[in-house]
Amino acid sequence: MDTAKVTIFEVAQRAGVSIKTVSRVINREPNVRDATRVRVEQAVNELNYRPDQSARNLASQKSHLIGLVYDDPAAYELPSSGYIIRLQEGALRACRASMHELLIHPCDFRQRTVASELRAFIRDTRLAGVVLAAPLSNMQKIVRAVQATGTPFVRVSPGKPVRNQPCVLTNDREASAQMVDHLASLGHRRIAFIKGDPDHEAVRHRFDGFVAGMQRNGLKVEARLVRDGDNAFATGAAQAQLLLERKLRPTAIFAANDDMAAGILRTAGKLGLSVPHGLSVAGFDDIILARQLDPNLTTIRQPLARMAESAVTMLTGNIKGERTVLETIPAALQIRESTGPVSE
Amino acid sequence: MDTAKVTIFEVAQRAGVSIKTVSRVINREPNVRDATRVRVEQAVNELNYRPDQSARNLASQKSHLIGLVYDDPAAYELPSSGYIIRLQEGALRACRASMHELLIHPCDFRQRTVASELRAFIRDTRLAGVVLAAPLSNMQKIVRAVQATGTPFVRVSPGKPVRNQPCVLTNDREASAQMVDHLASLGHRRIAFIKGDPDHEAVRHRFDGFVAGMQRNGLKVEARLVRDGDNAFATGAAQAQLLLERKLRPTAIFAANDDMAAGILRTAGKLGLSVPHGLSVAGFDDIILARQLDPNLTTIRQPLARMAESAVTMLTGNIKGERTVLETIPAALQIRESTGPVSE
DNA sequence: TGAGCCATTGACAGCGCTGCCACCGCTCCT
DNA sequence: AGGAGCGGTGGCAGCGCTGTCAATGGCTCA
Repeated sequence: MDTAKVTIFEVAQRAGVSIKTVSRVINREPNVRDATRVRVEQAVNELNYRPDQSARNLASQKSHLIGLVYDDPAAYELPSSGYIIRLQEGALRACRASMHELLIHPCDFRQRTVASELRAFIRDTRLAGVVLAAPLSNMQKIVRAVQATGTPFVRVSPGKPVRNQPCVLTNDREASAQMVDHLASLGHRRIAFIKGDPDHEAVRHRFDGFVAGMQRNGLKVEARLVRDGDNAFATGAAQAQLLLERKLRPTAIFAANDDMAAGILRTAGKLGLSVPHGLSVAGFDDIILARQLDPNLTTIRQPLARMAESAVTMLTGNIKGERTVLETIPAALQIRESTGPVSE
Repeated sequence: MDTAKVTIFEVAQRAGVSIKTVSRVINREPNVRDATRVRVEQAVNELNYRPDQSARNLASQKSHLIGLVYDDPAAYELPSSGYIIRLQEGALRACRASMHELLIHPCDFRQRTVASELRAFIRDTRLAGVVLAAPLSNMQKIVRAVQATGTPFVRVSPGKPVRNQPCVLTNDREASAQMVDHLASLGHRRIAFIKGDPDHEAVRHRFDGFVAGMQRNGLKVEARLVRDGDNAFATGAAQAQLLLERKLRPTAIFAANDDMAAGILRTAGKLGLSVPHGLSVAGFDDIILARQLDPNLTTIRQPLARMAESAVTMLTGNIKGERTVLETIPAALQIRESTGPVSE
């Protein structure tokens, strides 16, 4: 259809105004008479004009790019693809709304050079903002690296929010406690817990929530029924094995994430234990897999997409002057098939 | 550390050359004396100079951005996150190698406006190249839209390669036939097949491969044992139900993708059929889930990451003048637990 | 020795936009 | 009446780079 690139100059000519005025209309700046605005908009449409991003980036010294920085699963074979996809989904949604583009940037925090590599990435691309996803969002060296660039950033699920540092959270702790309520209401008393990746602060809150839930239900946390984990499927399977070999088995196991819960299911299957009749299993995250497992996994839906969306919105909003510094988006219990009444 | 932005001008001064020469060194252009090059490089390092992408984009009329365009799973709840993550992984790897950035762009082809929306995206961002993933890569309206922008693009897994249109493929057909070989070698004769999404050309080849495999193993394809599908978990479950309700059950079911195979496993579980003793199940794709299912799924590993990597490399390579037009990356059989000898 | 070539380098004009400031014509004061 | 203030607009100098072309100097070849 249109071959030659139409520039702001042609639009200005056609609308009979200066290029500066066209620029004002494009950027929704105030102080343009309605009639003028309309005329310019019409010219824009007729010529099918699209501003050249490179040019505005150069002139305004900022890009329309948002960076989504997350821990790189490919680097160490942790298959948390669902987590990432949902983050991306939300971030993309917000980007579309604010006319930004999303640059994804997985990075391996185990590497020596992450910090400088990250800084280089942000500098080179002149990002308009950075969304820092957990667990990177609570690692000092990463946060500092981002901070050093001076680029606005929002942390998603940081362990502890820092004053005046924008972030979006979910109520991991309370949601975990609610899961215990649910289990307790089904009659469970010997409830085991498999902890998550210790690097991931928010995941630690899940354990705190578990403890709180046990307490408020008058149950005691048995040290032997609390196991370390690292968020991996295999670990869930292995710890479940140990837990279920005990003479006095737990009647329910609550894992700090779904991948490990899936591992528990796997072990239960191998041991011939039916779920939920012989054992109740609960997870956290509500990854896609949760509904594909047999039985469907009772879990807690972390609103990842909405969190990422909020993060990007805060970024693009903050840039325009508004200032939301902290936002909490609640997680919701998803009761499905893997939990049921005790039957001993 | 460094506050003020250092520009090509400072580098030139320090190296005692003109900015043009610095530009030459940065862009690895020929005709720069070694001694000069070294001097410039030294200045670059000392000043920690990084060229401003916006400026070079504007001046050179192209960006350093690669777009990865794929079907949007969020738009219609198809949880093929593993597929996308692996594409991204490969694309990112190649981008890093060639100093490009990756812009992800899921799009919903069901929408009326996809084509124009896609064109707008490519124009606005002035992409250096586009990677078009299946199933979008074999939809006329999408391909044409991309083509219309004049931006270089590579199709991943297009149904049929088109002359002079760069693409990267895998041998779906032969790999499927090999799966039949495997099944036949285990003694299976009544093998059912659940077809994939008909929009996805490459997935159709899997069926062709199934037929070819049956023939070369002297088995006949029973029409009633060939079912339509759409790549979704639920469909796999439903079709398996129908298949397994028959008086003369198939002893093996081969699904055109892993999600459906997972559905089959689910149904088998519900029916109390043990896999692989009562039924062998095979999938295609080797998504992450494949190793988390119980039993582990026998499947075919599509080299998605390598395909995407190749695609980006072709793009960045082509731009520099080389010209690979078609590349085939082989898929590999992954024999695991869900297939076993017949036992009737 | 002179013409012709090539490798190497620099000068300079943009690329298409935004930021800053000047300017114009009003209205609203005092 | 004269000035201040303000909504609305345009002029123009860059933003930091690359493309084009010209200039330089050394070399080859007849």
